[in-house]
Formats: sequence, C-alpha cells, structure tokens
Amino acid sequence: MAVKKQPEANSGRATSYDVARQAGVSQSAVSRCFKQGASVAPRTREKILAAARALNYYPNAIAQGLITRRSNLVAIIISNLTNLYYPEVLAELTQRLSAQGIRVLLFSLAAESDVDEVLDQVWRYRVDGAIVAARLHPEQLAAFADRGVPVILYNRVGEGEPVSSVCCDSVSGEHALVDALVEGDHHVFGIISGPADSYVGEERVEAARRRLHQLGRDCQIVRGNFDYASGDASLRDLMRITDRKLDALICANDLMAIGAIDSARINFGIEVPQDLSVVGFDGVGPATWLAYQVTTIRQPVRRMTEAAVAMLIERIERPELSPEQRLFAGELLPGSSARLG
Amino acid sequence: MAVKKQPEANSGRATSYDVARQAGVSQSAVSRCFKQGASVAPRTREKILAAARALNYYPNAIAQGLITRRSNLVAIIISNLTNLYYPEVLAELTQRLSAQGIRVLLFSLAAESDVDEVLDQVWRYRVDGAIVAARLHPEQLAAFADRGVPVILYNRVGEGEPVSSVCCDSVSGEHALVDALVEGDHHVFGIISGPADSYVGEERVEAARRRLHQLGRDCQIVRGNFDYASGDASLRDLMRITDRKLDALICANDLMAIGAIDSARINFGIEVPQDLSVVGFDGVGPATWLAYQVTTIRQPVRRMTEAAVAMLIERIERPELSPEQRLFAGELLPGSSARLG
DNA sequence: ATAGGAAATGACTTCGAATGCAAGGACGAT
DNA sequence: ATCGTCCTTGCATTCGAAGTCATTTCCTAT
Repeated sequence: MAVKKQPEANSGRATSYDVARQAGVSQSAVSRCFKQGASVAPRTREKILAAARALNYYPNAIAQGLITRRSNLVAIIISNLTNLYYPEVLAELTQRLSAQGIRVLLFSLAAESDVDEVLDQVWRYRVDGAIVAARLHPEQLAAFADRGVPVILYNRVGEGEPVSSVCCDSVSGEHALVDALVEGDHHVFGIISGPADSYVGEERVEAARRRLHQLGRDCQIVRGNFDYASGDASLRDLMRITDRKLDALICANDLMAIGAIDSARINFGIEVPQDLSVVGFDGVGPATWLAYQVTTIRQPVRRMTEAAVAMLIERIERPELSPEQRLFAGELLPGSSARLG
Repeated sequence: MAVKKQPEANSGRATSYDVARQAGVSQSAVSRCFKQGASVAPRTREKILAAARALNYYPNAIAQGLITRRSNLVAIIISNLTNLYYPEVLAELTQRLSAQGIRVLLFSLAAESDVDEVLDQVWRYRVDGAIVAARLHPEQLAAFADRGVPVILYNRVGEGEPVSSVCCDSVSGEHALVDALVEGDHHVFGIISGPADSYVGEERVEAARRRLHQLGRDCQIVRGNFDYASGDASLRDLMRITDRKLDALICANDLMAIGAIDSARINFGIEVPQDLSVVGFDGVGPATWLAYQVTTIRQPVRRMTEAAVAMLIERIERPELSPEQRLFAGELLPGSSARLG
C-alpha cells in the first residue's frame, strides 16, 4: 500500500483555494467574501462561508500583509515591565489596539536604552507603527521617519526632534505637590530622583526643584532608580547628609515613595505624615493601599493610552499628518502620607 | 517636467531585488547571503552586504514567513496583567523568546475566559506556538492540536486533555504553609480563595483545606478575587461569620494577603502576626516589602519561564513530541506575617 | 424582444523571499 | 590537456491572498 498524501487532513492549513474548490467558485470570490464591502451575491457568499466553516478556514494574515503592505502589527517597546506602572499601560494599549483590529508585537527591554537590539526586528516585521516607552536617540527616531513608520512616544519626548508623544505633565504635577507641601508648612525638603537615563524622572525632579526655589525653599537631592529598594536606600542617604530635620520628601515615583515610607517608619521610627510628609508620582495601585495612601499625582492612564492609540492609528492611515505632542494633566490625589495646607 | 517615480527615495522599503541590482547579483544570492550556512563566495557576500547596508535593507519577515511557513511568532495569551505576578512572567518570557529569535504577539484578556475572542487572530497570524496563562476549554485545546500549533499552559492544566504545561506545585506549597502554621500552634483557620474561574486558586485552596482536615483543623473559606481590595473585603467577611477568634489566615495569593494584613491592622486593630498569622502565595515584589514581609511560597519564575520557552521551542521544531507536564516546587519564604513553628 | 447598465465572477498578476534544479567556474588529480 | 568534483550562482517556481481588468450574468426600461 502506498503512502497517500492527505490534503485535507490538517484542517488548520486550509487556504482560500481549498475553500474556493469546496464552494465551486474562484479564489477571488473567496477573497472578496472576506472583504468588507466587496460585491458578492448573497447565495455565493453563503456557499463560501459554509465551505470556509467546514474547512476551518481563516485568512492568512501573513499573506494578506505581504500583498496589502499592511501588517496590522504595531510594535510596543517597553523598558521596565517590572515597574508597576507599565503593566497597566501595556494592558490598556493592547486591549485598545485589539479593539481596532491591530495586533501587538511586544518588545520588552532589560534597560531603558537597549532599543537598538530590537529595532532591526521591528523593521523586519514591517510594523505599521510603534508605541515606545523607552529612550530613543535622534538617529533612532530618524530611522522611523525614514521608513515611514509612525511612532508615538509614551511619557517621553523626542529631544529636539519633532515626534508625536503622549505625556503626563510633570511640571504642573510637581508644582501642585510642592505648593501643597509648602502650604502645609514644610521647610526642609528632600528629593529622591529617578535613574539618570529616565526622561520623566529628570523632568519631575527639575520641576520640583525649581518650584521649591521659587518659593524660597532649599532641598537635598539624591538619586534613586524608581524601585522600592531605592526608596529605602535613598532615604538613608538623605538622613545621613541632611543636617536639619527633614520634614518633606518628594519622590520621583510612587514606588520609591512607598519604599521611603516603610523605611522611615520601620528603620527610623519616623511617623508619616506627622514627622515627615512623603509624596510620589504616578498613582499606581499600591499607592492607594491602606498602609500608604500616598499623596501623589495620578496619571490619567486611560485617557493617555486612548490618545496614544488614536494618534497612532490616525498617522498610520494618514502618514502626512504632522507630529503632535499631547500633555495630560495629572490629578492630585491627596492621601494621608503628607500633611497638606 | 514630468513627475518622476523615485524608486530609492523611501529607503525603508528596499527589497532583495533592489539589493541584488545594486550588488550586481541575483535575488537568490541575496537571499542566501542572509541565510545561515548557505554557500556564498566571500567576495560576493561582501558586495551584497555592502549593498544591503547602503540601501538599509532588512529582509521582510512577512514574506519569509509566507514562503517558509514559519512566522517566528509566538502568541502569549495572558488574562490579568494587572495582577503583579504576571508582568514579571511576561517580561521574562518575552526576553527569553527574543533571545531565541522569536517574536511575541501579545494578547491580553479582560477576563480569564475571554480566550475565544482572540483565538481567531491567533489562527490568522499563523503563530508557531503559544504560551497561555488563561483558561482554555477542551475544544479550544483541540483547536490548537488540530492546527498543529504547540501550546504550553502556564500555571494551568488541560483539564482532561493531555497538554504541555508548566506549573508551580500548589499542593506541596500549601502543605508547607499549613504545616508551618499548625506547628506554630494555630487553631482557627480562615481561607481566602481566588475567583471561581481560576484554576490555581481552586487548587491552592483545596490543597490547604485537605491538609488542614488531615491535621484535624477546621476552616472557614470565603471567596476573593485575587486583588488587594478583596483581601480587605474577604477578611471582613471572615470576621463576620467566624464565631471563634481567627488566628491564621491562608490567602490564595500574596496580593490578597497584603490586603488582609492592612485591613486587619488598620480596620480591626489586629496585630499581625501576634494576633493573626497571614500567609500568601506567589512571592511577588510587594510581599517582601518591609511593612509586610509576607510568609509565602515563592514561585521559581525564572526556572518556570525558562522551561516554558524551552518546551515550546522543542515542540515547534519537533511537533511529534508528546505533551509534558512540569511541576516546580515553590520555596517557602518565611516572612514576619506569620508565627511559624 | 432588446439595448443599456449594474452587479457578479474569474483569470491573472502581484507582493518579497526561499529553494530545487541546472549550469557555470575553479581546482586538483591524472 | 582532460576529466571529475565541489563550490557558486542564477532561473524559475512557490507560498496565500488581494486587486485589476475583462467577461458574464442579471435586471430593468423601452
């Protein structure tokens, strides 16, 4: 007995030709049948759909992508998924893109500036666009422009280059925090910054520092790196170098604020907020936990992700659109980690 | 003056033919030049690579996927990215797959059982495999098998079906926790379960309940849903329905344990662990925060993700391999949220 | 019955890279 | 020189669906 080829054995591999044969029509008809608004007679359509169902046919998106030059893929490039803030953003972005019929190719980086390692994969997959929450050099931005791939930066800006971006306003946020702290009669300020390569980190710290200066308050700045442990470590640093008694602590994000609160209470026996007020930034989940209730600026994640997706899709459809920067104000969330005015 | 077509104007769109023309060779040569182990003369290779660099050429992965029937895409289907535990898993998986030259198509679900909505997209993109941390019905598993798409379930099992999976051992983990609590002389037990559609949740609770029963301890079980708020809510429920004074609380995950600890301390003035011992499961970041130091079972995420990726790649390359279930023991992490024996 | 026009359909080409096959070239052994 | 081998290279075809264009079908109005 000879071995026989089984053309229909693997039902997952049916092509439009298989469906066409089964339905007694041409491949073109099948293609049209799956395309919105194409001209197909009702009876033919039914025959085709029945055949497609019988064969378990799903159009091959790879082949579609090749011929239409639209992959319906968007790259999301994120640096630090372990950061509490980004998972929420990622989930929102993915679900919104899905709802628009766009799939997400995820690139997660070990460090903020590891973008180069993944870019060539981004080019190879001919993504229709990209949303980037990582640091891009001007040359990297230029590469996107050259290839006509629209990019939206998330909480980043195109240092010098005109790039579309969606950001939460660090300056107004920090102003609100500083103003509230000053009104709450705080005098000795400490600031825990983010890592050196973080754009928002630097921006937040700089905004806070300036506002403090305007209001005639001085401050000590120590460098953190956005994680819990560095909230603790940085607080220790501050306690060591500050001569007067610290009474207000501004942290570049919530996670460090939480680390600092725990450290103050547990390692130093400092009462928060009675002896020390601590504020953060982001409005991540744990910030609202009973033990912390961090006074912070909550980023409007839903509106920001919605804007990012809308802007990206607009630019995929109309590449000639010029870049646009959208700045969203955060909301001051008065918690019980700080005595405010 | 006539409008002129500019073939090389958009440098991002160079094809292997463009490179071939520039280098004075055939398209086949270009293709071979980018393929590992193909026979190309050193001089030719250099000419081609120079041309490719000049034209900014990157092979079109879409076209490659079509002809080779290998998309080099793997679907990752995750239900609850906001769950603290999964972002870490996702980041690990993505980076490991990247290192193997495989790209991640991310599908994030609003609920554990929303898989059907994304499956047709999974079929359309002809992914080479999938890693799933969501509930799959037998029919859905069968669909993967039909199409010859290998799946690895992550902390899930193929209820009845033989499917490959990577899990952290709930039973041994809960036994360890229960044993330690019983040795610590606890008598009145409460359990906060996960949501009804969570496999691991049910498994953990069941394991704990049985072990308690074996050791002659009774327990009250209330249903939570894995988030912080439900730790608080469930603790309130327990306090209401329990007549004797609760002295040990077993939570199906760390997040609820944390919620319960906060609630006990702040809403009820109960000292943890003096008056109440609380244990969790997972070993997420916040579990080790100074304020909590939750006694828990830490899942070996690195080893688990490594195994998942290895098993998947094996099965992509050798589809005939039979399913394999790998169970990893978690590590008892004795924190200060429980008095142990 | 017939022309006119719209709708439906199919043949064929295209997207970009991979690969089987055959032809050409280099080189060593005789 | 000559033959045989192995290494390079190009030609032609293929993957699966979309879309152009030409053709056929079906209505409708006259």
